[in-house]
Amino acid sequence: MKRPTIADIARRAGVSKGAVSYALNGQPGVSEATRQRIIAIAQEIGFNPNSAARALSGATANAVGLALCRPARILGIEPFFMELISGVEGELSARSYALTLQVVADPDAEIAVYRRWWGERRVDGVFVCDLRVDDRRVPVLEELQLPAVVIGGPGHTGTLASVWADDAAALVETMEYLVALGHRRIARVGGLPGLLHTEIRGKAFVEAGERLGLEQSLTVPSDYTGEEGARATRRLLGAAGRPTAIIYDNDVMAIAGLAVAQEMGLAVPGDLSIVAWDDSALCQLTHPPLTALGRDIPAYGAHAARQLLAAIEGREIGAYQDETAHLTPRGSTAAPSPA
Amino acid sequence: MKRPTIADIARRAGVSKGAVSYALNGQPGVSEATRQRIIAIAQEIGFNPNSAARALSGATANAVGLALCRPARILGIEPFFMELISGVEGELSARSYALTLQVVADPDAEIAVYRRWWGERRVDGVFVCDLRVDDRRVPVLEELQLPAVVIGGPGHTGTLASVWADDAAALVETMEYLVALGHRRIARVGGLPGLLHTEIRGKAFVEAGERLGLEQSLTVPSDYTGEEGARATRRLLGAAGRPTAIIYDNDVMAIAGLAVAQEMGLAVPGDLSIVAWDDSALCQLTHPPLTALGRDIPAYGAHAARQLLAAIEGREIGAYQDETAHLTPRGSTAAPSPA
DNA sequence: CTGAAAGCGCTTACAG
DNA sequence: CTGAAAGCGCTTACAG
Repeated sequence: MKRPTIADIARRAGVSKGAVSYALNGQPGVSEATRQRIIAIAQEIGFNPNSAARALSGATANAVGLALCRPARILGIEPFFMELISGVEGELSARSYALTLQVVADPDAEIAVYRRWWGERRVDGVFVCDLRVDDRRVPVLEELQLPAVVIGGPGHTGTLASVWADDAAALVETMEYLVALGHRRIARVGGLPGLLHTEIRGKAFVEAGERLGLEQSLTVPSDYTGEEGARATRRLLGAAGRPTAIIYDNDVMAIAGLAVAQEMGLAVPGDLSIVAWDDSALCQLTHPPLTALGRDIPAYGAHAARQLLAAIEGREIGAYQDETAHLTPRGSTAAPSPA
Repeated sequence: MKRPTIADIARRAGVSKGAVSYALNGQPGVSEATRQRIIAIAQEIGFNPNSAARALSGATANAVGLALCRPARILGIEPFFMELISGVEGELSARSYALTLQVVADPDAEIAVYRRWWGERRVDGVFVCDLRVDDRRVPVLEELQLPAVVIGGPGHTGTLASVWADDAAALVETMEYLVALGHRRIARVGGLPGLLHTEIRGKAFVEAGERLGLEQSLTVPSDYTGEEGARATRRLLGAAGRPTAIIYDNDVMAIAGLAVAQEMGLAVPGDLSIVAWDDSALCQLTHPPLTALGRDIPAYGAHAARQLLAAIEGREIGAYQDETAHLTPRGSTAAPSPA
């Protein structure tokens, strides 16, 4: 099957190729009557502009990139990324932008991908996930002048645009809730050290612990996997003066922690309260269902996409603060049973 | 920052642009010495070929497409797709192929995306997921002559290439295992009706049930979500002569079923054995951990990618049978307790 | 083995 | 308001 081109349309309409281009792109330079005639012909023959030709002349690829630096196992089990992608997609496809996805092995590979995409002119901009403190990707993207939106913050984003949420506030709200229930020994199973939001949450946890006068407020670092979440939980529950509540940095670790508690014969929430960060559907599948800190991740992705499209158009943009995660109490939290 | 082009390399090497192209693409037409000199210069100045220019002349986009027709919530919670994508990516990035992802609302939108991608020449080929009986996408892709690999089967793929696994055999193995444990009333919570693999599993379930002389072998249709999985489980467990074992068409529904059983005061595996299809890490996070039918999904994706690249190169390909899922017994299955 | 040139399908100044 | 033409950065026959 031969693909129709603007030359075909021009021939049938009896105009020049330039006129077809103007008509189809809503540019001035053709009469309204001609425009309508051309649009009708384009529709009739099922014309779609060749994206390569368009990119080559217009200098815009009509595609944006997302490089994910997580192993397959973690990517699969983390609902976050797919939900983010869904939200991103909604905005992009409304503007006929394509999303180019690449899974990379490490930060160096990710930077290499950005350089290649830039060199190939394959994408007009990129999303940057898993922001780190002093992230090496930021200066590279600034140097390349490749439009980018950092998903994370606040701060550490250089001159790049960003979307972020106030994790510190969400964590403090959660701790106050647990304290109000009567908890005095609260632990936290943290995400990957080095990620900015892990550091922000860790700092907020320590500060709020002091302010609230907790007897204990210990963080055990982890890596978002169920195995590590289970291991961290065993370590916390095996020690003397074990916590009566644990806050997990994602839902997968919280679910693993719940299984460990049940395995050890501890009642949830009687002996141990559990709070999950990221309130995916998983949290409602357990028994008891998990109290969780959630927010609308597809909407977060949609905001990120809007920021990126604005950046590509050269509009001045900065940091967009998304909604703060809110706590949904479910069956996994309650007052601690008297010791 | 100005992107280097082959013209820059040609100037510095003192050769024509054509020679640079030949040298970089491993084509004959330049001496080995010249080739090495050109490659060295390209490396030095960080050259990457403009993908649009390449696509426009070479007629290959160096990208393949994947359209996903599932709502955000299900996409997020289903580890299958991200694992598949990870595997696909491994093959693609080794060949410098990009993956273009699009989330679509329904089959019509998906078909429209294929037509648009084809017209735009944006992708060289596509993956087709969630194959249906008499799938309308198949004839469209055949008509467009857009290289495609169907992920699913066997059969119903027209002249398109495919990768598939023998779900019927896996299901029969599972039923024989449950029967050997002493189960005589086995139920199944199925996936979306209309999907080919749902139909294949349903048919195998009925046939094996008869052959094994089960007292009961009932399938309740569902939609892969936890909510529906829970509802189906309640329905099955609330009826007289309730099953002693349930096989779920995915792990999310199995986890929801486990919670329902616990909620109803049934012991798992004492009162009810549970088997999950899709052995993601989720299955090991529950208490008890779930017996599951698993296979290497990233490898499945890698095979699909190899098939698609072969199809794009015009090589004759057919249906590739991947490994059959194998059963991993865990704590959720045992002999039924005497009634 | 090498160079000059046409062409892929668009967009966009530039003349009329 | 419209047409003819250059140009984006490659690839690939076609001459030498």
